[in-house]
Amino acid sequence: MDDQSRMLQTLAGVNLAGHSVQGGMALPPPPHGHEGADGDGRKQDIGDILHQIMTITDQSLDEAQAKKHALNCHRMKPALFSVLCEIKEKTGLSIRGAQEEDPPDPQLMRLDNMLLAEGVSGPEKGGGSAAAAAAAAASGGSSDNSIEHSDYRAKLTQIRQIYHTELEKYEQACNEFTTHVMNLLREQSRTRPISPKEIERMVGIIHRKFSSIQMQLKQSTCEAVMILRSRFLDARRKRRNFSKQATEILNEYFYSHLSNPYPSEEAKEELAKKCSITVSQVSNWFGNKRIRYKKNIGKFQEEANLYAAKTAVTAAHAVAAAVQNNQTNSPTTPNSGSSGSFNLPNSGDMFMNMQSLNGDSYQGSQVGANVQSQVDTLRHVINQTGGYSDGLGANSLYSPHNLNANGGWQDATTPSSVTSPTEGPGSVHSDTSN
DNA sequence: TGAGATGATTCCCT
DNA sequence: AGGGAATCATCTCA
Repeated sequence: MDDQSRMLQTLAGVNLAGHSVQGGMALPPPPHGHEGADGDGRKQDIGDILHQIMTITDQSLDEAQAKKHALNCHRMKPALFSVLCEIKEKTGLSIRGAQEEDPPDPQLMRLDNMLLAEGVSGPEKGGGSAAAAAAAAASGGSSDNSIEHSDYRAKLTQIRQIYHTELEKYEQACNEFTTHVMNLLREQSRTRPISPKEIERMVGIIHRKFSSIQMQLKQSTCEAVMILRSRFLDARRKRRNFSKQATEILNEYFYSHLSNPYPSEEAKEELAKKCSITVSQVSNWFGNKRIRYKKNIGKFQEEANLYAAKTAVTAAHAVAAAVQNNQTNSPTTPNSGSSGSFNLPNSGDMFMNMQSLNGDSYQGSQVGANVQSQVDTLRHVINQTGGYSDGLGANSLYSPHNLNANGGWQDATTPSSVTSPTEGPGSVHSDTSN
């Protein structure tokens, strides 16, 4: 206290007596050469005031209050406060001043951007996010996946809610505390040299402190979203084998379109619907199947035969039904008698070729065309092998004749496919390429 | 438990 | 953009 009072007295003496104080000084500078007694008197006056200020805490409350009031009303008070504020500004606060103009924190910006992108901050995006959408697309529309998806959305919404609640709390607390401190400082500015600038600076400090807390909140929110997201995206890799039925449907299509196992978008959609999987899963499946078939045709031969037989059986039923139908409805059938000697290597290819000729889509014409082609196939199979256990016959059905010399499949629109229905008996494609 | 099967992903090419 | 090829990760089964 003594030191402080001495310092203040010295400072006050220098500034006030030395006329170096700028702005708001009520005291006119004394004329040159007349500093002597008058100047000393003023110094003494100010010294007294400062002394009174410094010793005010040693006095009783009433006494202090009275003294405070007296000081507040003192004619020198505004000038003195102004000087003290300026001194304060020039000394202690200059250090803080350097930190004032903080550039926007890049980490905070990153966090903000991420939270915005994830749909945690910013406008509500229906609880979803880019991750959810991407994962939803990747994982397909099966019930399990939609459960996972909704689970993800629910968790993200939860995170979002917590984040906003906490953020609101922080903002409220920040505002309350700022107001409190401002009031306090304003109040104290009556008795302490506190300039509005200093109050402003204090508010800035408070805001920075709170924003650092906010940053922690943002960081932990980001972490939570990342964990959620990684868990969800990891789930994409978790694969489940397709159902036996789905695999059969896909295989049937594959082997019945062996010359061109490239289902159109429509066909993919249809297959996806039938198999309860996504179109992209159908694409994946065909991609994998083509490559694996090509890599090891021998291995798939048995499977091909199996599906040939299966297709034939299916066709047999269809034929039976069709024949029954034709007998009752129409005495003549366009194709019933024309293909007795038809040697079809691949019933589905037949269908495909018809499809190509007709330009029909898979959905629209497949059933009808397939039944028709199966009639011929079945006849051929039965005529040639007398049963399905005959390996030779089966092989003739699904010989890997459709791979060209480059190891690629022939184009569906190439003449070889188109002309195959008109090929004569024994037109089983050669397998020279393999 | 290991090998093979299989769905998914990634990179590259056309 | 779609497909081929390589590869990864997981599932299935003996």
